[in-house]
Amino acid sequence: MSDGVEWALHSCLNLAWIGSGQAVTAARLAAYHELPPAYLNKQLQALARAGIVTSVSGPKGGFRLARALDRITLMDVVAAIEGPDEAFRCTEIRQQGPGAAAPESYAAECAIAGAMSRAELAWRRELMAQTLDDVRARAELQAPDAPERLRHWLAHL
Amino acid sequence: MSDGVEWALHSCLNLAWIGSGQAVTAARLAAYHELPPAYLNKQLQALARAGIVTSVSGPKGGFRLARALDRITLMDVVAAIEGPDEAFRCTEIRQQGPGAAAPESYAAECAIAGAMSRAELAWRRELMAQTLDDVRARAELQAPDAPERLRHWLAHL
DNA sequence: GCATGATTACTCGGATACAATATGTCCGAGTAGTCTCGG
DNA sequence: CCGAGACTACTCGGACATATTGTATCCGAGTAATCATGC
Repeated sequence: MSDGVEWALHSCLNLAWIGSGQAVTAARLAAYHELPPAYLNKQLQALARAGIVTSVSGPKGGFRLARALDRITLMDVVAAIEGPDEAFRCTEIRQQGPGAAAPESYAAECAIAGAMSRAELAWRRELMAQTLDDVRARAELQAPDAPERLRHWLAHL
Repeated sequence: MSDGVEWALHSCLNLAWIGSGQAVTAARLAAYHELPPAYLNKQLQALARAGIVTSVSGPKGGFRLARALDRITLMDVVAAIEGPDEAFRCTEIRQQGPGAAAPESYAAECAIAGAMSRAELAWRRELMAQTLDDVRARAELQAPDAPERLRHWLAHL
């Protein structure tokens, strides 16, 4: 899985802690964790296309959350960065070569693809069950001063 | 996810249908589904390293299953091909740059990494719950003549 | 005829190229603030 | 002093390089069957 997923998740939490009052530039978000600014910008664009954040150009521009954290699931972010298609893709090799049978035999889904899909469904279900607000709550339990530190750094830049 | 996983799963089922009496070469297994022979060989090597199949060199050599299908889980095969490490890897960017706090603050696992691990655990649990024998049973329900076709092709090569 | 040893054909195994995707960078389009200038 | 218009600085957005990983191939090490040979 791409590193961009991790960056996007942290950035969403940071945007929430900063507050939706002001837009934050990709450069600021990147600097806070020493990430490549232009590349993080690219990932944020993907979040914008998915409707998770909104972007505004020009001075005082940047990104802000499009909706509250409890309305954003982990699945939303992963799908925005990684793309919508499943990790395991069945290429129907059972229909290739001497192993192939009559076409009407393949109406049912390949048993192997079905088994893999079942596992991937469990993964997606778990990702959908957790919102970014759940993650935020746990993060603030571990580091209660994280939001304040972020706002302080941003103000005294 | 690598295509090798699909190839390996199909090849394991094929090996079971052929029977463990004889070893089958990578070239035969590949030809049955029109796969690149040398590359499938590479994947089978990975299965051999993981102890899922055993390999024998020389004439009349090839691969055979190391144990019964009901003792091989989907997780075993996926781990053998894809490697043991998780898809989402936390690079601890929370500890980098101005966002970093005192090192003792990071005793607990990153909340984001924890959430992603929970989902991946659900995926792995589902993969471990399904054995290749379960998949074989479903496959034979769909195509009862698959084993016979395979053996026939192999005999009349 | 049978045992023995060299030969040979065949297979896995890993080292080696090639391609696709992920990672990282750069410059242009567009926008909001700012400055200048005239009334 | 105040308003309008041009200008400038700043940001996103996507097009363009680079690195890493997955894909595919090839040749050598090792092995078991085969065949020749001598007893």
